[in-house]
Amino acid sequence: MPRGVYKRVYEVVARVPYGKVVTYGQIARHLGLPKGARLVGWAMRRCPGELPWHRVVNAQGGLSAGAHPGHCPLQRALLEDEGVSFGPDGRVDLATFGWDEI
DNA sequence: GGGCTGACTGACG
DNA sequence: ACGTCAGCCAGCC
Repeated sequence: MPRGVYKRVYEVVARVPYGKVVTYGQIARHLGLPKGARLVGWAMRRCPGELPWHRVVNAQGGLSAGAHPGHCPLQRALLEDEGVSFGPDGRVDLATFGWDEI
């Protein structure tokens, strides 16, 4: 079994298909940590760089990565470029773009 | 080596 | 609908 949970987080994020998004809690639950959504956030914060981090959003479909300066507009731009549309409230429709085959 | 922090979430009042 | 609390793991003082 892999060492840290973060290793699996990166692996899952790397598997997210083009034009789809996943939530932190979704990943956490996939790892067997229903309450470990924060761990995913911790792992993403380190942002290796080669991961499609922009495809990771919060449970509401909002952009949590926007908390870090310079990422909010970028993440939205990257997602829209992949065909992911945002609602009037600035949120992604998880029912449509959510990756449920995790 | 011990304690704090963090890109989150769901439950409760 | 809104504020607060607890829970997870690893890295960094």
